[in-house]
Amino acid sequence: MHPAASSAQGPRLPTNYRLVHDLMREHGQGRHLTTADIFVLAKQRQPAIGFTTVYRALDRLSELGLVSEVRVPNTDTTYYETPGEPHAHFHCEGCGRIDDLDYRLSSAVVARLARAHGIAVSEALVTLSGRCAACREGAPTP
Amino acid sequence: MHPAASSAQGPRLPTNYRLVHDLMREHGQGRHLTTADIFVLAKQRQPAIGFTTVYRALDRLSELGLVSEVRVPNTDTTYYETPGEPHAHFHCEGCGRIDDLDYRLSSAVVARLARAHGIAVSEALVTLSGRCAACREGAPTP
DNA sequence: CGGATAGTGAATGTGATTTTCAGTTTCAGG
DNA sequence: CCTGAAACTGAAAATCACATTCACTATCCG
Repeated sequence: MHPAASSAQGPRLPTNYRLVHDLMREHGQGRHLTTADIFVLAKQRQPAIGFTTVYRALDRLSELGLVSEVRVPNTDTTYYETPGEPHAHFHCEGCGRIDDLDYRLSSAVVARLARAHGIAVSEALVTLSGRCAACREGAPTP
Repeated sequence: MHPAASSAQGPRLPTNYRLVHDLMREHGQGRHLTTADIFVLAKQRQPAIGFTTVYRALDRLSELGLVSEVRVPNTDTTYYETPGEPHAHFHCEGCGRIDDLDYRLSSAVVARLARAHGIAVSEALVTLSGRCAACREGAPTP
């Protein structure tokens, strides 16, 4: 077995990057984590690790497709999730949580738009905003 | 004629806010302007105006629905456009330009998702990324 | 072994907002 | 005309999350 095959089959990754990857696999399943969240988790296992390293690890893992970045309009935060089927996101304006929605733009629609506007599309992003079930009656936006 | 009816029918707006509104109506038709862009334009007509005032004007105008904010994933910039039919946006990764696309999520789809997840949806956002016609062959991303 | 390359953490820089502060203006009443 | 309250202003400072720099250290390959 190859030396760096602990968490996946990828090329050998620095130990710290591997740690971040493992954390994402453990905590990032249905959840969406911020860089700060992940840094806190990493610090618990590897107190010497610096924010910069976590930041760079996420950068690398994104390039390798081992984690996905999630940008939500109206927030200046980048979230990370484990990659999976393409899907839309929901952002609750009440509590700020991000949820996955089972929807994706049909490739036919994307193809039509690409053709009509002469563009090459590399990514299609769908985000709904509103209030989650809990926030609909519970706490109104302050 | 009423005192503050220069650009629209809205409630009387401070003169500076009205200026920003006028500028948006003049330059924000097909275009997407940043706060900085608008500040420059405003400064040309009203050299004494401060960035803060333009910022607050856009804030107010957004609340009133007289301009629309456009948040594009992977940029930390907020763009503004004149409100109109709901549409999707395209962000060119080469030159950074933002274009309008004639597409919107069908209300049936939104309703289905809202029902399925128990959420109240206030906004649905579609953004495609890729390269515009010019950037497809011209200048590759540096 | 020995230089080249990659990986680190702390500290610093960045860029776009967002807030604070100390006046100014505007305005509905007197 | 006066006035005090509420709304506006602009400059400057505070945020905030993301990026980059710097000075090392750990690894790797030949």
